[in-house]
This record gives sequence, structure tokens and C-alpha cells, in this order.
Amino acid sequence: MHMKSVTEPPARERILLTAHDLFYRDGIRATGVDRIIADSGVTKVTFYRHYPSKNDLIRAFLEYRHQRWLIWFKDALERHGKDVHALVPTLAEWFESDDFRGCAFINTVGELANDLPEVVDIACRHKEDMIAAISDLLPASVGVEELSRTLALAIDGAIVRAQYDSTPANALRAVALIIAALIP
Amino acid sequence: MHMKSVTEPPARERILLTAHDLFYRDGIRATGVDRIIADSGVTKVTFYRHYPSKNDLIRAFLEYRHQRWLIWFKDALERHGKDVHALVPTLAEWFESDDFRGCAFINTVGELANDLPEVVDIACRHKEDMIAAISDLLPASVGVEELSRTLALAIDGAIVRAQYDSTPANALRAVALIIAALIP
DNA sequence: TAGCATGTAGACAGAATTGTCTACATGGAG
DNA sequence: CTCCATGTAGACAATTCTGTCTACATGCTA
Repeated sequence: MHMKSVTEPPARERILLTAHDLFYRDGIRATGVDRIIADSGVTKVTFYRHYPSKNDLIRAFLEYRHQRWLIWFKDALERHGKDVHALVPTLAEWFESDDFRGCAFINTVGELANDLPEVVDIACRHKEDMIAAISDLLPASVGVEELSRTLALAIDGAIVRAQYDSTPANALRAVALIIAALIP
Repeated sequence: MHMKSVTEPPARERILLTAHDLFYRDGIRATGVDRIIADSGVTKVTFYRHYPSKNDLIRAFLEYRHQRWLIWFKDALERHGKDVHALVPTLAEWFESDDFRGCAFINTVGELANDLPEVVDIACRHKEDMIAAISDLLPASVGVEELSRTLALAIDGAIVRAQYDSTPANALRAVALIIAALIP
């Protein structure tokens, strides 16, 4: 048959993108590999050749999510002026998007930390890179490290708040208040 | 046989306590009812007579967790002086406990929100009561509502941070900084 | 005393889980 | 030309999951 069009991404990538959407939207344990296989339109053999176990796919998902999210985050911060006041509109953009479902790393740690401890390390690296991106918004000075860690913590709080509030308004206002209070 | 000692709690309560520990520690989807049945030492018929479906047990777990956590939280705040400076030592007490696994409501929303939307409502009610407990630490004035919401958001951030850091030090320092910056 | 809630023991059903297996096709690289 | 990575189709195995079923025991209360 070989009906593979030129625009169609190869199987490995289709699996990863499908897994990303399902894992992020429905959770990891709630998503069976059969579903990923069906939705990505590959066969079981193809799937297991690329990802010998579901855990391998989970790791690949987190790695991919990390890169994708960070690229978006840095780009949004630049678009909004690349200083500390870019944070709130950047978060607003994310929280208001239709497929917003919180932070994939916070969710995954909550779901799998006991079973697959390495997700904690992956989440830590993710947050470190997020903190570094926040640092880049601040003028270099003593205390910038601690300040960006504190801002990142407030942002994590805003992410989970936006996840169970019906609108992101409260989350955004709170994080704006914290930023205003912390920045002299 | 009927070897029921007077101190042994009735089956319904044993099931709930066992479910609480397993759900909170390992996650909800990771915990099968068979495991809860075995650990609580009841039979399947007894289990399903009290909780006709796993979802019923999940609801009961969240309800119980809410009450238990809030009682502890208010008590700890009183023990630490019942003003805004009681927050950090109260959180320290929690974060340093051996079985700390983050906020059961944040974790459950991340895991189940798509499948069981009512957990979002339960989590919102929980957070509202948490916010009310924080309000009680502050002198009544205009803006106390918004201030406690903001503090609660910072606390949520600290909870998830403490969940993937190996020590709660960074989480506690950040929340202390935010409190200091917000309180005049 | 009769009814009822609560309890026990464990087999069973039906679906979903992850993962393996055989058998075959195709296209590019050495 | 031959090897090999990549792909297809779908049966199969082994386990785990939630939930149901029969049959029986006990203790409280109307």
C-alpha cells in the first residue's frame, strides 16, 4: 500500500505527538498504549519498536513537553517585552488557551512520583530551566537568584489555581500582586 | 468467628482509612480496590456494600481528607501563634512529615479532572476553606479577602515545590519572602 | 421472634492493561 | 545486490481491573 504522503511525519514522531496530547489532557495512567496506537495510526509492532515500554514513552513525552513548553515560554516573554511585566500576559496567554490543563510536570509528579521516581528529577530540571528564563527578565544583581525562585513558586501556585478555577482571573491577579510586592 | 475486638473500628471506617493512605501515597488510579480490600481486611461484598463503586470511595476519600487536613491546619496555626507568622512553621511541620506527598486535591485534580469533573468542585471548596482559615490570621480590613487569596496561591506554589525538592527549605524561604513582601 | 444491617469466604465475569509473536512489504545505504 | 531500518496486519498471552454472585453467620431492635 505505502500511502505515505510526503507531509505525513514518520511514525515515531506521530506516536510522540499523539502521546503528548493524550497524556497531557487525560493523564498518563488514564491513557492506554492501545489508544495511542490507534490514534497515531501505527501498529503495535511499530509502536513497541520505537518505545519498548510505556515508561520509555513517558520519559520521551516529558522530554518533548519540556522543550516545547520552554520554547513557547521564552518566545511569549520576548513578545511581551522581556521584562518582569511580561510574566502576567504570558501566563494569561497560556491559562486562557483551550487545551490548558496545568503544568504537565506538576501533574505527572503528583500521579507517578511513587511509581517512577525519575519523573521528579525531570520535573526539577524543568523548573530549573523555567527559573533561568525568569532570571533573564531581571537586571543582574545580588538576590536575583532567590527572587526568580520566589517568582517561579508564585507561578506554580498560579498554574494550579488556574487549573481548578473556572477563569484565570484570580490566579493572574494574585501573581501580579506578588510581583508588585517583590519588585522594588 | 466474629473476632471483632472493641477497639477495632468498623469495616466502613477501616476501608476509608486504608483508601486514604493508599490514594494519598500512591495516587488514585495506581491503587486498585483489590489492594484496599486486602489491606483493610474486609471482603469484597462488605467493600461494595459500603462503596458501590470506586468513584464513591474517591468522593468519600476527598471529603475525609478535607476535614482531616483542615482540622490539622487550623490546630497547627493556633499552636504557632495564630497570626500571619504562623504560616511558615505550620507548613514546615507538614512538609517535613514523612508521609508528605503534596496536596491531595491538587494531585487528584491533575490526575482525574478530565474523567471525574466533580473533583474540581471538591478541590475548590477545599481551597475556599483554606482561604477562610488564612483570613482568620489577618486583622479584618479592606483587602483582606484578596490578600488571603494571594497567600493561598503562594502556599499552593510552596506545596508543589516541596513535593519535588528534596528538602522544603527553598519552598519555605520563598513563601516567607512573599509573606514579608505582602504584609506592610 | 422475626427482620435487617452488617459481616465472612471466595468463585466468577467481562473488560482493559501491557507486551510478544509470526509473516510480510519497501526503500535507502554500503 | 544485499542488508537493515522502518513499516503493515492482527492474533495471542498474562495480568489486573472493577464489579457481581451464592451461601452463610451474628447481633441489634421492633
